[in-house]
Amino acid sequence: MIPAEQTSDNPNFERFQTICRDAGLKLTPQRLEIYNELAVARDHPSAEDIFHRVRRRMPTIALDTVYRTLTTFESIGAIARVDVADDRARFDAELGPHHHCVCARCRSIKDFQWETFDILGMPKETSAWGRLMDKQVVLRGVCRDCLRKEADSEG
Amino acid sequence: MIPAEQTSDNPNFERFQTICRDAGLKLTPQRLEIYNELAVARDHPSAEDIFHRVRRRMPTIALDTVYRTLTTFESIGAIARVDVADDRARFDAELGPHHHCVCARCRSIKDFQWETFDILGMPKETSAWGRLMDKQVVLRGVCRDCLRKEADSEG
DNA sequence: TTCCGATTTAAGAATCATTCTGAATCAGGC
DNA sequence: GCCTGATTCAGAATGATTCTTAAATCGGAA
Repeated sequence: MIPAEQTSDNPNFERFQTICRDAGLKLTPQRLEIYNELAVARDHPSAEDIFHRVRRRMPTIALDTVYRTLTTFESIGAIARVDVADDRARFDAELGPHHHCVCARCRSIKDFQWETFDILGMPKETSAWGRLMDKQVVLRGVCRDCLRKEADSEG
Repeated sequence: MIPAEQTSDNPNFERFQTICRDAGLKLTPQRLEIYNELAVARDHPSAEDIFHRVRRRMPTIALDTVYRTLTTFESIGAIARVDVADDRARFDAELGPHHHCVCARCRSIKDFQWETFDILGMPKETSAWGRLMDKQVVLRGVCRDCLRKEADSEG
């Protein structure tokens, strides 16, 4: 049973409730906090990032619970694991069409929209591959922060 | 010192030699075998995949050597680590523009070209992000093999 | 309100992809 | 051929992630 102060003023509660209900999962305060932290994150956090953030409002939560809950959410399609080469798993609550800028230095990931691309449809070059469900652009380079750091260490 | 039978008939030797020379790396038989197996691979293999393939011609090679060498090659820009959510690191010797179809089931990755996309340039939506160097499309879905397996297990 | 399967926690252990360490060997410049 | 720093190998270590156990608590249907 989730206490009222966790749900009032929480724009993500409705979606969380629908997701769990549809999947036959119980609504627990831990699940809500984890879902919420991921939903408000702009930075595609790792499990440990989420753990540290959730712990501020829920100091007794276990790291194992975070990992286990993220895996459960992923398996029901509520969140996505981000396709990026990083030592740690990264997660994303945004499931709609969007794209990523990935920094080669710090592995930070920034979302962006690109309508010019979205209207292209699927390439005919891949028509024999299997069942395509979604397409995303990944831009790679070095983010402004890392560029600034590199300039600073050379200046 | 690389024996002649490793270099004759090897179309990838020239590129391998250039890469190592330019980076000030010694040419070793192990490095050549690892480079070559990755260069001929169509499937974006993991370190362990490469290890098993190299071991057929070089039974004494160590798994650590494969990992270390792949990391070295990556750090000099000779190969790329593939951005995909997989428990193991995946690698790619193809550095030119190309795109990936990723299977949600088996994590297999298939290359394809898409000229319609390549000519788009970079999106103006990301112009403030930092220094962009390259762009790739990732298509996600279920590959033909997995679709066939799923149909078989239901039929 | 009761009941029962689901979930969490704590604590510790296990797994496994990957990296480290130290001794031996090697590539290549001179 | 000599020499020296680079590289490899064998074995050990690391750390993100998952498992185990057992007890306690909880969500939610009836």
